[in-house]
Amino acid sequence: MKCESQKTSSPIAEKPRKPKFRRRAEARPDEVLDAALELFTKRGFSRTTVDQVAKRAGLSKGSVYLYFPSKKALLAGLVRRAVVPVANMALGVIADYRGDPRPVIRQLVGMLASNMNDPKVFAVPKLVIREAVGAPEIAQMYREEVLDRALPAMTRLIAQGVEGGHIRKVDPELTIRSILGPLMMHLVMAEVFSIKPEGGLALDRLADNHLTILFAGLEPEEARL
Amino acid sequence: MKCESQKTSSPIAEKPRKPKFRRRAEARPDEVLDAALELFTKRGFSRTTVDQVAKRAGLSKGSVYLYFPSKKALLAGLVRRAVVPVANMALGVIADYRGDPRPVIRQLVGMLASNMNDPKVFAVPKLVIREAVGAPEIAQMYREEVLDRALPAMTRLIAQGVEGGHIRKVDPELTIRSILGPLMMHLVMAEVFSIKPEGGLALDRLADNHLTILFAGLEPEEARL
DNA sequence: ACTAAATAACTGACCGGTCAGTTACTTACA
DNA sequence: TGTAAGTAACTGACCGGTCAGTTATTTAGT
Repeated sequence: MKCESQKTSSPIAEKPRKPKFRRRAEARPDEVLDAALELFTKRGFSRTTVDQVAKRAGLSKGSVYLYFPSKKALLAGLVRRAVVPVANMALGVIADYRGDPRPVIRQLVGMLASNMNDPKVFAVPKLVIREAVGAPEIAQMYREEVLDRALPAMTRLIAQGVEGGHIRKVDPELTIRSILGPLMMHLVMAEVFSIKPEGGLALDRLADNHLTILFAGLEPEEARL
Repeated sequence: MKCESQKTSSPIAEKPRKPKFRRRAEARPDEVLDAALELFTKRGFSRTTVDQVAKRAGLSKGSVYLYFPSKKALLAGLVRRAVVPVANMALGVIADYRGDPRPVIRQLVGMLASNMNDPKVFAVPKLVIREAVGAPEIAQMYREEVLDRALPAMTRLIAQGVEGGHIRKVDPELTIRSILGPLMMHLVMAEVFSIKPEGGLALDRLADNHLTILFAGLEPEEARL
């Protein structure tokens, strides 16, 4: 690995008083990643050539290898760049909340749903799922940096809700699938099969419908006891 | 397209009185597809060579082209072979059922969950999702032959349940995501990221947990009125 | 002997990665 | 201010390898 993207340039001089002579790079890795994201998303990883990425980023193939040691490193860089904010978002919302988890879940689902409208944001997870077989190390990175942080937090949130008697006695780990699965399926249907509800993506309606069922389903069953 | 696979060979003689043993064709297309399924599943479409498929099926690359006009035709043949039974299964269960949809949903989810244990069955949908970008015509075939038949039937099932007052007033089309999404997410997490609940895939526990929440969530809200 | 089945060798295009060379900028010095 | 020296940034032709698809030939069943 050589660089991967690091925005550490300030116009003001630093301490070593030998700024040498920076040329006009620095923004380049990010530009390359932008181009790669666009092409990988549109045509898939293996059907995109490094040359195409270079052209789109406005430089030559050789220069791409100045910044990234391999084609796969492009994918890795892409994931890494998108990964931190997403994971942090989820964790920030959940934090160490205590009480009825439903407001937090509503917020989380709402955030995800609204993000799904922005292709830039969700292109990376889609890419990861699609290319995980050919590049297992990418899947693992994604897992380590996103899932292994976000899922335990969600599990805790739900478990805590169950213990506090705020929601039905469900399996916290499995219930995560019930919370996020419908969103994922919606995404897959729309992206892979172009199956959308009548009026566009309708993500707000989806979130509404889903949360209505989910929250009613999570209602504790005290009436039965 | 030349053949695509057709299992019309029975050990008992047919009408043309030719029980002799054909050199060794007839079963070949299916053997090739079996090999292709295995390799495509394990290594992805583009990273699998036709030669590898041929070797695994016990013949030469040239022979593969005797049965299939192109590499993509292998994928198409795979989809077509798996598609009819799946779609029929779903439609058979739903039929033109009237009444509370929940028993039917339970049966459907149960069938899907139990099928997910068999890699042979779910390898094809997984493949389709993964390769849909590089081979849109495959995705479309899958859509036309499976989804466009199964989804409307499910929509009808739910709509009918709403009208009959058996379940809450939900959006039938969107509720499909709430029914099947958790299963899909479970599959993706397990297959792509190797994230499984403690004790294996736990598909029955997943189905249980999911249906508990779902059915409670679908309960009509007469108490509120 | 005839023919369908099967093959192995071949071809041509493609692509990831390399590297010798060029360009454009910075600095040093007059 | 001008210019020579120095170098990071960049280029694009090229190499080695791979692979989908073709074809000339061999093999085996009748």
